[in-house]
Amino acid sequence: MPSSTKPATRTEIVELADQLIRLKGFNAFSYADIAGIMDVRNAAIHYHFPSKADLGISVIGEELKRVAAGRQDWAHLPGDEQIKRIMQGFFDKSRKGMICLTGSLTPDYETFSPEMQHKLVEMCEAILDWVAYCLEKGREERTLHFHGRARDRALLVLSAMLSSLLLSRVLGNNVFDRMMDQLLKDLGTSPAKWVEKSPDWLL
Amino acid sequence: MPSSTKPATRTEIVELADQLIRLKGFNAFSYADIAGIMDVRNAAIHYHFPSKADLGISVIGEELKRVAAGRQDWAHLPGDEQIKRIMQGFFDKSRKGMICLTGSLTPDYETFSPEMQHKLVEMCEAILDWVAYCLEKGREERTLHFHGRARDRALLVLSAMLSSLLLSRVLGNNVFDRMMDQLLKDLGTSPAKWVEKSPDWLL
DNA sequence: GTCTATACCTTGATAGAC
DNA sequence: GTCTATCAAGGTATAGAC
Repeated sequence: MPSSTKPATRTEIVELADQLIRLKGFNAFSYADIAGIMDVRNAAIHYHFPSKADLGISVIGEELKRVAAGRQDWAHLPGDEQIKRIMQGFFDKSRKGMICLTGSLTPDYETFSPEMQHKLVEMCEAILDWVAYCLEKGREERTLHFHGRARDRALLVLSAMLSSLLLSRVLGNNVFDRMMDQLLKDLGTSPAKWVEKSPDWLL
Repeated sequence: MPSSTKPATRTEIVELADQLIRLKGFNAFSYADIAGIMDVRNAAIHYHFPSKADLGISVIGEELKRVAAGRQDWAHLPGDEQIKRIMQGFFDKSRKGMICLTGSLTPDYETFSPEMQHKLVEMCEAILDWVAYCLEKGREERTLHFHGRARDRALLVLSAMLSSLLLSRVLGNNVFDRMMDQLLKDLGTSPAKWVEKSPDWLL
């Protein structure tokens, strides 16, 4: 199956929804936005995703898959390196004026259906689990240094990554670099160099 | 003018809009929500705020006033104490299931009118200015300890406060306490004790 | 699987009487 | 300053033909 194959409609819808959520937020995009880009009718989208919540849940589901894949593929890497690669993914998003799903969806939490709320909880916990795992791994490898439980530290790291995207869009791109520099220094590791064109990384 | 005086309609509208933004987000609340609570008609709200952007700008304007007032009223306090009082305001919000305006509005930035975008930038910068000022003051007073520029550190502090509200709602209230404990420890100061019923503090 | 067509609701907003 | 009445636009969603 060549990688140039046009993705199945269903897949394309989810990808577009993901982008729109990261640009405008879940409550601000519509089926018409997606239909317009794909040049199909409104109803075609509803065939694949009867309700908007179904679509939202699928978008989150894909993110969960990416997290699982990232954990597997990078399992051999040191903890600090994994953290930096996760950050690189955030860098990519920041240059596209996009924010992460956590930063986009958690503010709207109260407006979601119970099923979607539950899926969002799942996603946040999966990401935190991974970050905590990387931090603990790095601490054992003596390349990362911090006090307290890795799980609590993961909250601060995720928080900084998430906010760096929110604030970059409003205050300018250098916010991302300044925040990540500070964050890595806090963790006692060397600053990272962000690459402009990276193969569209995680999260 | 007794404090029991019913606030002017205009003021009440802005207060309700503020609450709704913190609960559901700017794009998810409607004039009808406010009209319903106040038991007036839709058009009455439009009389005071012709467009929704006008209302949003007023809500942000009030936040700017609160920041200015906070800086003035607490100017005599040590930097670390000011930081803790700002955090107490966030604690209050967290117990009401609310998030801060920065956390609610920045994700929807791209959907706002240019005027509202500009006002939001103004707000973020005012808050960052204040936090940076407190941090620098605390460093000079030798009660706060951190490396790097106060302005960059302020980004991390605001980021943690903002995210603690986003994540508390999704993952449970103890997230707030765990994050603030870590954050204060990072700044080399003693943990704070949050008071359940505080006189509805800032931000 | 996609289309046409449409139902139904909510939204932000306006005009004009009181 | 608030009301009634109304509007156009856009939202989610469904039915049924192809």
